[in-house]
Amino acid sequence: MIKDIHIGKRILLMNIFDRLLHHYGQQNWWPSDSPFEVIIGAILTQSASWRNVEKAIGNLKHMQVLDPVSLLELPHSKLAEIIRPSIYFNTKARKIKAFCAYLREYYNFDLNRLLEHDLETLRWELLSIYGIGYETADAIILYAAQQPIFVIDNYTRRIFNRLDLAPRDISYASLQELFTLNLQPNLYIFNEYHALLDQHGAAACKKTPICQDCCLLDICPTGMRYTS
DNA sequence: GCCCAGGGGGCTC
DNA sequence: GAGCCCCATGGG
Repeated sequence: MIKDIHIGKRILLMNIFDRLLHHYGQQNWWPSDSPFEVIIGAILTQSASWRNVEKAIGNLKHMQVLDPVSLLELPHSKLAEIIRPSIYFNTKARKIKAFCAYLREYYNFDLNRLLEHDLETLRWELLSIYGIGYETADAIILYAAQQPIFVIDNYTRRIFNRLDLAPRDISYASLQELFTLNLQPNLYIFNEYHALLDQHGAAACKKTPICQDCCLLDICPTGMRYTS
């Protein structure tokens, strides 16, 4: 269906968005109590299931250390133990400390001053911090700073490849351009679109253990037509 | 037992 | 800049 209609990419992208929204409903991301929690969650969720991240964040809250000052004061081994459920805990403990150290050095722990930067400056700064790559930086910009940037993840790449709208090995920047060149920057749309793609990717994956087969037409709950 | 989650760094070529 | 490997929990 999607592939047969010769319409503008903007309409195509909005068609996909509407189908996902209609099927899954509003996602209201990012689940958190504060922008700082969004950032810690964004680091912890790198290649980890959100269920496990929730446990790690729950541990941080229980220990009353979910703030940059406390996290910096914690010994590495202690922090790693607290976030253990989120996998790669030693690496992520180092990443969390790197972010908090950056906040202390350049902003005297004032997160708002960092997040208030214009989008390009903020992205450049975030990418300079150890442990923050394109996806994590963009998730922080969108969900913590509330600035409209489109977040790409592996689900997005996989779904748009199955829709025959992007090659399987498309770069982060190229796939991001598909959205940013064809959609007006809109906080609500960008927020929900990424969350819905994630929801769809996760839901599809639960239907079959083999992700390569998860988005075929006959099992796609949204009615989107896939090409392979 | 096997697969894979809301990735990124470091290294090699 | 592409292609690897490493990190290393827990649920289905």
